[in-house]
Amino acid sequence: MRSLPLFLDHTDEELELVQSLKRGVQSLGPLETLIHEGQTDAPLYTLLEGWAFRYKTLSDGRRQILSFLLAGDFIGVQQKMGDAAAHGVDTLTPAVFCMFQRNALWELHRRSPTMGFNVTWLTAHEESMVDDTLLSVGRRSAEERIAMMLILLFKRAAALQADAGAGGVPFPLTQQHIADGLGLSLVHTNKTLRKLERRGLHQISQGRLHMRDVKALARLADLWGDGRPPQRPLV
Amino acid sequence: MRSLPLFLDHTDEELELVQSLKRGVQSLGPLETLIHEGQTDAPLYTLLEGWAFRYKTLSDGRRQILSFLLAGDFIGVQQKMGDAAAHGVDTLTPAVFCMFQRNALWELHRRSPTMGFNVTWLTAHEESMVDDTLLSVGRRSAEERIAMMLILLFKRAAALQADAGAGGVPFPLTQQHIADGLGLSLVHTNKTLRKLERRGLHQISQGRLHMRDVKALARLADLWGDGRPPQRPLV
DNA sequence: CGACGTGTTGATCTCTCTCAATTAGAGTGG
DNA sequence: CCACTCTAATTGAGAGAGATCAACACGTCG
Repeated sequence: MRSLPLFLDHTDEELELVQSLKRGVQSLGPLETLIHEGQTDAPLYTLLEGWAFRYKTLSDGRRQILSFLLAGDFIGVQQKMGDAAAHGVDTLTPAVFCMFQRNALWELHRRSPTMGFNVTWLTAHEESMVDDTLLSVGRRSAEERIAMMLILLFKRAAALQADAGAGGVPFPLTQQHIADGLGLSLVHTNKTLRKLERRGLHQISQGRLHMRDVKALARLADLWGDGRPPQRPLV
Repeated sequence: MRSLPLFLDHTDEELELVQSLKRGVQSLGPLETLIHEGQTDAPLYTLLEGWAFRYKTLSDGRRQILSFLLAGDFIGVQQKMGDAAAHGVDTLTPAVFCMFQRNALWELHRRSPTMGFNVTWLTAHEESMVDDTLLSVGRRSAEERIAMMLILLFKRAAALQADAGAGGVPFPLTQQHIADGLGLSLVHTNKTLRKLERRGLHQISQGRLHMRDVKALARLADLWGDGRPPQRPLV
């Protein structure tokens, strides 16, 4: 049941602790909402299965997707106890969430520093993903942003499936989701996506993403593998 | 010495624990860099005094400021132990940092779950600030972004000074910093800033920010105090 | 006094948005 | 099996917010 990062490498005792804090499981269909923006008292969750995303909206409806959630991700650490949720969470696919009681976070820290540590690390990691998106949205062109997102989502999705190879990975986002995740308009997202596809960089069909030329995409995105980051401008 | 959020409300024992993990103090002048982008093995810090900011850059020099750091903020939780820093940190003003050994985070969790919990909470809070910026950069117009940033930075700066009232708050950012924090060009930032200033919404002079019409700025930013978030679009 | 960094402003330029239509599939009901 | 509907994907055209290019003003500093 637990091959999820958060629960990896833990003693039976620790797993039991988690079990004891668990308050239930919640299953949702695709395109449903788990947490409403501004909802108060939202519990803590872990995504066990499926895809979802966190988002914020402005009063006139403009929406920004903050991050996509895949199995193993944590949800709701942000909101201070008893505070309003700072963001909404919707599903993309049918999804299963593990629900925890409100004070689970504290109990976890108190009773297992190891897992507590893991949670802060996981939270920090979540932030660094938002950092990446912010760099894209703030400074990359539409083409670059899309290349970046494709690479990142592909990596995450591929890491979750045993059969990592041909056939691509599941890709349940609509173009509207991509647009909202990258701060682009739907139309421009479509045009840019088509352009990259026609250039043979990738392909999306039947809910699956195929990478045709990762190198080219990475170059486009100004993404430097795991090596050293960029040199300073030569100017 | 410690009125900082992280160290607030803790027992002497806990403060002593922190002291024992402390590895020294580092003072920097304005516009210096504490952590280089991609630097490995960067320690953990806490900002004791002054202003700084986290940023990422692309290989051609485009820079995105991820967040501004004020006294009390944590630095470096993101990078996995032994990993390269995911972002750089530069100072804006002279600044004093408290440096911790690499494993301090773990020790803190192990020896004081309370403080461990606080750290995860602080980290989560940091993320929610990045979330806010992402919403701005992705979906707000230039005017709206600037209004938003002014309000947010004003609040944070005001919270740190006893004399919260007239005279405004310190504001050590150049327009280039504002631009890089909002994903705008320097020129457009300047023009927008002037427009708002001429409209009497705020004023920046001699390194200080004065809010002339917070209501109008908040309306512009589509910021809903602490009340309920936006209604869905009326369509 | 010249060099620099920061702030201003005007004049283009262009990427991306908005508006409009059309196509393609999936699901429904007759 | 076929109209009918709805959502997602596409494409073209025109509009515009914001980027880029160029100058210039000001204050600080060696």
